[in-house]
Amino acid sequence: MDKRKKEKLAKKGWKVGSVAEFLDLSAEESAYIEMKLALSEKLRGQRQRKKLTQAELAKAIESSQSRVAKMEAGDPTVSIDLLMKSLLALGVSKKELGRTIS
Amino acid sequence: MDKRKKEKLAKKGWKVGSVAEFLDLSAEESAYIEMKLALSEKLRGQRQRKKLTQAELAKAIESSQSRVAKMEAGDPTVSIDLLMKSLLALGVSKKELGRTIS
DNA sequence: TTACAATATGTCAGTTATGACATATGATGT
DNA sequence: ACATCATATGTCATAACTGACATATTGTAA
Repeated sequence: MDKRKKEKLAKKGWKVGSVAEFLDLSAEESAYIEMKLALSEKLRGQRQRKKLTQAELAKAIESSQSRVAKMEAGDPTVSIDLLMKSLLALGVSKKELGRTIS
Repeated sequence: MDKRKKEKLAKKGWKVGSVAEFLDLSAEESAYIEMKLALSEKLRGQRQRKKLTQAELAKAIESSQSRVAKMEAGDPTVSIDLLMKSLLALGVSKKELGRTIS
């Protein structure tokens, strides 16, 4: 099972326990994915808090609606860099980002 | 002045005050670069703590000595993703990563 | 000095992430 | 039902990142 597929599956709930349970993810892989998911959720939360649509946020950060959707979905093609930059653009502080990934 | 150049300059000390002072970086750009630098320094610290050479670390994370050097130098071609993955591989926890970027 | 190990810097071909677009699905009202 | 807005998903050309390599610089010991 390749990495892409794994991550794609991983982020879809299957809420029975944690992600790493039956997909054979290493501790580091799990931690990485968990951080990405935490940032995804934070992004959605902050966007909704500000009552922005995905399209509006996309414009603000010079991206596209589809990429915002992918960010919020935890899509494996989205980098932590992009998530962080987007959150910073939404006014989230470094400190809060630190708390988010922890 | 393009972004690449800026970041490249930025990370070289010029220790007079903070980075953003005379380079016209926005608050978000500054925060982003500060996070990257913090991760760079953490990486070097952790590597040295374990008494590994850059070449040894490179092997462990399936990268190359030159890329490790660039990571530690805060080179703009290095992603936060790679820094985070490397630090996780060195045994740094999510919590510690959170503290590092804050 | 010389020699050697470690680190830094430059380049480049291959890979991955990105924005943009089209289209599909969902949600909410009329 | 239909129309409209928001979100999701798939694809693709371009841009950005990556490992590898060569080479340069720095450090340190003989």
